[in-house]
Amino acid sequence: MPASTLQQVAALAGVSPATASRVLNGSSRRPGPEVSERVRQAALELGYVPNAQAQALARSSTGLLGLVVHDISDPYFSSIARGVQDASRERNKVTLLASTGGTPLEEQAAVATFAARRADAIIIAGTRTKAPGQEEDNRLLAKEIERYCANGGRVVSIGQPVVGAEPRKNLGSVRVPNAELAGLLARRLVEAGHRNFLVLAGPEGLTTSDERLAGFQEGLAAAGAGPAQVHRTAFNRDGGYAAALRLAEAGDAGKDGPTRGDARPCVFAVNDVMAIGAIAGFRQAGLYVPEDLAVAGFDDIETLRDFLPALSTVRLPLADIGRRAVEAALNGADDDGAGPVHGEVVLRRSTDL
Amino acid sequence: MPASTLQQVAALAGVSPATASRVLNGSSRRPGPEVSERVRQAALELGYVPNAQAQALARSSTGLLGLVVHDISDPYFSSIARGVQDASRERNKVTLLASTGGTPLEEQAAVATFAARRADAIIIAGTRTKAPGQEEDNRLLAKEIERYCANGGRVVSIGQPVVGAEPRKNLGSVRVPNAELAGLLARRLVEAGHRNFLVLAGPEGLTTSDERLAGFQEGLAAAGAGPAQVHRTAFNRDGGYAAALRLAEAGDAGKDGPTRGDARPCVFAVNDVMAIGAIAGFRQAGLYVPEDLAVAGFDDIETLRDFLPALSTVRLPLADIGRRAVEAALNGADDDGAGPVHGEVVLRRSTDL
DNA sequence: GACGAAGCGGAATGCGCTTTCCGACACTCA
DNA sequence: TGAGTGTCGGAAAGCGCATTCCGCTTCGTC
Repeated sequence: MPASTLQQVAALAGVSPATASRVLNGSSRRPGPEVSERVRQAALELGYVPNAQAQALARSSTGLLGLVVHDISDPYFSSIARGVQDASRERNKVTLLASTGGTPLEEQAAVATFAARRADAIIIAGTRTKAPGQEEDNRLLAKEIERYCANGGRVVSIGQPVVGAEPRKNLGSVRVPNAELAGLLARRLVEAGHRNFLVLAGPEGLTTSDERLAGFQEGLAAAGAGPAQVHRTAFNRDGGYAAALRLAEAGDAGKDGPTRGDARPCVFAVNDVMAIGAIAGFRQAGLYVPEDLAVAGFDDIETLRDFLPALSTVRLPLADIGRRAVEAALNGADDDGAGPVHGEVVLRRSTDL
Repeated sequence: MPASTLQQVAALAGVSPATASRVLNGSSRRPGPEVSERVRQAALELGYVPNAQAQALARSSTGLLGLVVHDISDPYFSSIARGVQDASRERNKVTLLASTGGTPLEEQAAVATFAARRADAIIIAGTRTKAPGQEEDNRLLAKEIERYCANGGRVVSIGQPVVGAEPRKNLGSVRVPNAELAGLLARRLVEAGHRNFLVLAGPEGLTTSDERLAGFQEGLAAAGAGPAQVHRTAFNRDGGYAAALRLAEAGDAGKDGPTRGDARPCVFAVNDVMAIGAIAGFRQAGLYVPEDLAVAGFDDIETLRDFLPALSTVRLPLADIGRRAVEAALNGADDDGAGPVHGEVVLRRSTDL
């Protein structure tokens, strides 16, 4: 038993499909009250559900909103997704989800899929990457996005602009002031008395990581502190954990490490899950936070709120960022009108001296 | 510049649309190599992207898979979503996401939306509810689902079957053995020496909570322990936190509480985030885990892996559950073939005596 | 060498809906 | 009373594609 069609409803109501369409699916013309009632009655009786596919085809607007993230199970992305989903539901859009894994190639595939689906807009979250060897993939992604935009689609990226894409009116981004906020964090840590810094960064080329790292270093310099040592590792919890183990083993961190003066090391992990992993790693190695060393993160992941020691971090309004991306996408414009994303340094116990 | 169409490609290649369709979009008939090449060339030149909407209309199969969850930012759901997304991508399906808030009415709306989109299947995750006053809403949800199924859609619910829906061949569920696992947890806790139990449950009527509670009580009985006191609270982190504060204040938990014998209380929170909230609440009240009382959860949320004290819980293969739901949905059948979901009790430090 | 089978490309139909465009009709105003 | 102005329902033309049916050519076979 296939779903009933508008034709059937019209037939049952004794009107033409055109009229049925007008009364059932918001048209500018509203048929007479008596006719309308009959159509509505018929639709109810048949359990009519409009075929959105057909509508989309006829209207050439699908009401679809694509969201591509690196990993939906990562709390960073799921928080953004929450905001995106809420906002798009309010606007009567349906969210298409793609959890890619994070490589430009996979993202390109996701964009292509959404483009085939004729999504009205695409939101692409997650750090851009500029690692050597990925230029080609980035170019492919940029090309896919440009093609989509050329066909009238809107694209909003969260965090940084898409690398290599020509600026154009329906390609925007919700900028996250990673560098500024990391700089602020550095300053606040210095003010709190920290002197000996270490950064756990992601692989070189991950824009988010790079921005936070650079901003942090600048902040240190501005606050009159020496530059931090940089350790590269994976941009996730396991990366933080592994790096911590390596550091502890090498004696680069902790009480016996080659500290500058006698300052207790302060580790800045460029995101919260790395920070948590690092704390776990240090603990595994017998080093405790904040007694032996301080650790700070970035993002202020909600699920980690009750973590001990409470994590110093930079709060990002993730759900809000998602909402803003939707607004920007649907306004076909950039996010500029809304002002910069408001982050906030939150010092907690993990960086107590 | 609208996207180019199959017609245009065909024209450029000098063939009929039928032929172009056959070479570009997997048909059973493969045109000759020379013609194929010409068509492919033309498609490339024009940057042709097939219109999935139109394809769906013509084929009457959309390749869409709807996922409805209570809250995508909740790690429980985002883990499931991860599995769903991965599996559906492998199967060349696109995921539609709806994060509802959890009421049957919102779920009904989500199902209706997906039905309108003619999704090939819908996966509905999150506890069912039987609270008084919601019968009507449940009925509406069941009706929506039945209508969708009657039209050929497949529905798979995760956790428990949809309440009130007639059993039918294309309505299945991935059952999570909540009761059995909670019972097992109870037994293991008794074996570990616990005697004085307390359950932090969700509001009455939340099936998942009810099942875990009942199973836990049964497990206690089977292990020869007395029944646990039950405290109702919200089914989330804040619920756990608030309940812990209330309990601590009332002296119902902790060293000064009216313990049975002198046994240290063991609190079973029916999910991990509640457990974490409870631990935080107890801590706030000056009670420490596991020194003053034990706490166990359920789900084994990945993000909480590094939490201290390490949380005793029941591991659920959430991503896998999501995958299974997809398989079941796409096989049009139930999940029965795959055997029961495999959970596992994991005792960690939070319940050490 | 004739005949059937098999393979090929094309014309045409329809998926379910929206949206012009039209004609019919009732009004209003001069 | 006639022309002008709205209003309202219906017919029809697509939206972009898959697919069925057709007629043609080409082989293989006896």
